[in-house]
Amino acid sequence: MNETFGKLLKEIRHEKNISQRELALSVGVDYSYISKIENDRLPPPAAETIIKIADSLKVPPEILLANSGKVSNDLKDVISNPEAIRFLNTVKQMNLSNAEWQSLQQQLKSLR
Amino acid sequence: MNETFGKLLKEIRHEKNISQRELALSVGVDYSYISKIENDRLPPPAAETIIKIADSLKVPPEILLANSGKVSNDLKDVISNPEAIRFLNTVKQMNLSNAEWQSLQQQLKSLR
DNA sequence: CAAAATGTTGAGTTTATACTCAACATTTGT
DNA sequence: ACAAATGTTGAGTATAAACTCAACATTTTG
Repeated sequence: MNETFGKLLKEIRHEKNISQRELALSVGVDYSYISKIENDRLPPPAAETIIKIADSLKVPPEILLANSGKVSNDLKDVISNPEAIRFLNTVKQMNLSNAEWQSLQQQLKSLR
Repeated sequence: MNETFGKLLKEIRHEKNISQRELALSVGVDYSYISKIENDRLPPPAAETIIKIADSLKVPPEILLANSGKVSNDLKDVISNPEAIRFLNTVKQMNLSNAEWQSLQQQLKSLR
């Protein structure tokens, strides 16, 4: 059930019928790097590179980011607040389900 | 209003009346490293080192972590979920106040 | 005031991150 | 079949992260 970053990327790229070379070109990295990532010979790229990849493949970045262990600068900004960290620690302890996350999203929106 | 990591650490350490050498010893780093961090000559340490520092100083880690730009492995785990990332992105757009964060904490607890 | 404690500085080290380059292997289209 | 496209591999590079070590300066205290 725990898919690697590489396998996931390869799958998405295949769905989109794009070659490693095309993707690499549009992202701005060497194509051999894409190959290594897809075969899990190298760890996932930097968060900002993952976002470029997602943009190129026209998929939501969080799908790839979530599988990467990397945190984007945007998210680091959000976490630059003690309350945010406390919140996330509580969340961790509770081990939220997907449904619960979405419920929270609702609460969030109805906050304003 | 934007205090540096170094100044904050120095303040807390002084409040606790602990020397750089004591702190360094108990954390397991060189004392000169503490000095450089406190004077912002070097960037904040790794997240896990920051946590050790907070433990040694007996303060909640999130106070220091929030000012560091670093993300602990614990938090990285929480963010290994697309829903979590989506949630945090929404939060970012909304620029939540402290009060709102706490309100969310409440909602979170009342979720179970 | 002297010595012990504490703090600062410059220079270096080790390890990890984030890739590139060149060569070769495999697959695909005609 | 054969060439163009695509994918894989090994080796290397450049930069940053996360520190250490040794020397010296400053402050504190008996």
